[in-house]
Amino acid sequence: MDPGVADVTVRDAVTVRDTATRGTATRDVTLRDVARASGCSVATVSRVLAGTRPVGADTARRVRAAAEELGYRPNHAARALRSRATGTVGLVLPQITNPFYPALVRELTHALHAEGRAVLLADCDDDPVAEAGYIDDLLARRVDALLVVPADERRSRDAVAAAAARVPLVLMDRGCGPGVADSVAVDNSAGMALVLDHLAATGRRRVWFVGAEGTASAAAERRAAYAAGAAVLDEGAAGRIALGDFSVAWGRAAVDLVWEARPDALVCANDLIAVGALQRLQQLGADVPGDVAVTGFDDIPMAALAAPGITTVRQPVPELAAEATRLLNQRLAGGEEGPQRAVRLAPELVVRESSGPRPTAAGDERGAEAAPGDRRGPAEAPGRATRVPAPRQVTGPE
Amino acid sequence: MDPGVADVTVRDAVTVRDTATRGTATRDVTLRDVARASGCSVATVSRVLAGTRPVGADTARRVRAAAEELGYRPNHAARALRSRATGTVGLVLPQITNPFYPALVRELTHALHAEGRAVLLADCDDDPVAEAGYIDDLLARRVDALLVVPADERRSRDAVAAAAARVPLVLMDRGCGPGVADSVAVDNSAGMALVLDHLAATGRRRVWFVGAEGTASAAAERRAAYAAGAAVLDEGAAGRIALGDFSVAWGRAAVDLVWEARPDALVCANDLIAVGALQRLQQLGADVPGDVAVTGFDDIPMAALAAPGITTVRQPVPELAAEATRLLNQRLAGGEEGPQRAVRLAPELVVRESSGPRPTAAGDERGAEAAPGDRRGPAEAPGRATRVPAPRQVTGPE
DNA sequence: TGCGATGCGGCAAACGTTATCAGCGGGCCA
DNA sequence: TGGCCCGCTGATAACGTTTGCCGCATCGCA
Repeated sequence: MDPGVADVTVRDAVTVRDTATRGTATRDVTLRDVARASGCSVATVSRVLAGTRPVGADTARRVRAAAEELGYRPNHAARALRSRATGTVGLVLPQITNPFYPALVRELTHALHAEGRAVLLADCDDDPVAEAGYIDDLLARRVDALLVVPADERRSRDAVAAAAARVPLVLMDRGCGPGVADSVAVDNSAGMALVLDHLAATGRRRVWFVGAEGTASAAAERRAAYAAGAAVLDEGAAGRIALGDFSVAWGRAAVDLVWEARPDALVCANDLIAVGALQRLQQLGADVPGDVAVTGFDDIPMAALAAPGITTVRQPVPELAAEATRLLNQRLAGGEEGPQRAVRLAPELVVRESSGPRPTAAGDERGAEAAPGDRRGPAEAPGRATRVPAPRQVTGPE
Repeated sequence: MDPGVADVTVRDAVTVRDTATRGTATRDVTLRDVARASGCSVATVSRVLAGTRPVGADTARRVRAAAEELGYRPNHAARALRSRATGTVGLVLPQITNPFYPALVRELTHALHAEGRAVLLADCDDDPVAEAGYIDDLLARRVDALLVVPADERRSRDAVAAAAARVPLVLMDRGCGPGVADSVAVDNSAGMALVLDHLAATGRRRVWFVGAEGTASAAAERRAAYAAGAAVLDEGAAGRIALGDFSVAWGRAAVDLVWEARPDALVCANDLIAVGALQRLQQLGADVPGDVAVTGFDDIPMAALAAPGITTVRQPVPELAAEATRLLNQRLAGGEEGPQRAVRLAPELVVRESSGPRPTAAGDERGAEAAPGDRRGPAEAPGRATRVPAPRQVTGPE
């Protein structure tokens, strides 16, 4: 029909920088090329490929065939310029090397890619100033939306609020002051309650909390939840609190502070603290869980890999990611006027050896099943873990 | 001078979706606005802001002032469309949850952001098919270049090669068959040699290698380097090899396979294997390092945090990132015709407790200095680590 | 058979930059 | 003093899409 089809890919061949490696680069095919090949107009091609408006059945077929044959790939830059949407989401993290975030990044990127978006990543190294810079850059790059785990409860606030005024923005994991933007996080109180219930049920009575100072949501909420729930165990528990930061080093140090009080359980505000505490306890010759139970929070990979495996509160990472993207999509779909929403998801208690039963003087009954042969299994701790979900999702308006 | 300045930001105010949260959004300022405000043409403004061509001193000043005052931010989409360069780099990873990669991502993003680029991240979940899809998408988004850690030595090859034909591409960490693209990785042989030298110097003689099967570069090169270097220790060492995969589970299982042979050192092909081996050894009541030394490879955070800390080969992550960006920039600057380059960087041995001296029946002499007080320190293992660099960087043409 | 509605397709104008080309002064040299 | 060159600036045409608007058949209905 149209004799000009065959030469489309060759015509106008532009030698970009001639020479070797990249070969003789031809212009990449545009809508115009597809239009010419399929014998209709650019507008029609655009419509059938983007599906924006119904178009005749066999015209559509011709277009699709031509596009396929020429290997047409839409130019996102042009599309972004014209339609004012890049199909891109910015993800701003405080520290990708914090062992909790890789799993979150994984789930977020998968969820977003599944709906055709791409993810621009920024790691701001726990520096709110750098964070503000990255946010600015991402906005200049015209991201459609932002996902932010703020570096600092207070000092991130201005930049985040300013960004939230320009694009849909969802805070994750950490708060950033009230009324700034939609947010998604784990229900820290429910998680702490799961831990305390478990310890109560297994007969622990002299419990200490090893937490972190500061006003960041994880630190403050877990601390408060412990204080509120521990009184049930015994009178003094609510007051037995040692505060440092969220590090392994502090976990080690804390043991030296509280060990002479002979606790029978250490409730740590996150897994890193628990790892440190466990190490120091073992150095001191304590039997975990015989003498003392240790629990963490977050369920980072290391918690499962420690020996004994650490009982911890697992954050529902896939659900957090799904909820965050859901919120984003809702805002992007025009729900910009709705009230801000703070979603809290229920965590799950993962019971491992570090809080096992006290009397059954744990000998070597476990680990035997980790025989050579099951090399392919996931890197789980040898002992079997029991999972206890919290009551279902709590979503509250601000 | 120009009385029309003040109304620039207000004129043409377009209510994007009117209503609440986002406020009444005004058009964002363009070159035209700056031009009008500074009383010159768009072309001139573009020139002074992009610095593409010299422009009169005070014109430049006027333009910059106007841009500043109006809060002009260049539109990357338009720029990308016109200049055929997006200022973005695609980063394709096999598994962000692999504990070695977060540090790499961190360094890469910092290095790239420092030169004004943004990073599009894709995690392909160890699936070469998904990987090909992500690469395709990134190319359609017109990334200027790609950084790829291929998921599979063989099955990633076609997609990577095809991509390398379209944009500058640097392979990292893992190979992808010969002649595909520039690559940057650690010198696995040198690393293994460091380990073997160290073990020889500390009197270990009955050494076993716990490695991984397969043809991937890390597995094959470390295996080969062990076989080549172990003969120096004693006659049989080169043959004492157990192969599984790169997991904690295999590390545990391997101990059960080799323990009855009473080795005095286990050389593990990476840190995850070493963690598993260490756990199982401790379960069996073995003294590490008294009875047996354990070494790893990579220096993931967990290696420092294990108790005892694991002696390992540290990959020079910042240097790997710097080298990769250097290679990219070189290609982007037009060096597309040069021969492919395979850069190998020298690693460093980090000696921790797991390979400590044998005789000094390690009691509790360490750990005491981890007194409460130094809560702020980095999450390092309590014992002091010694670092031994390998001879300097080896870069070889393909 | 005439007329409005409807469905499909084309034309052309944006989107905000960069790059090419030409104009227009002023200085320098003859 | 006239011609040339050069340094600076302004118009303007792209870059590849999307989209509003209009025309043209076709179809149903009276």
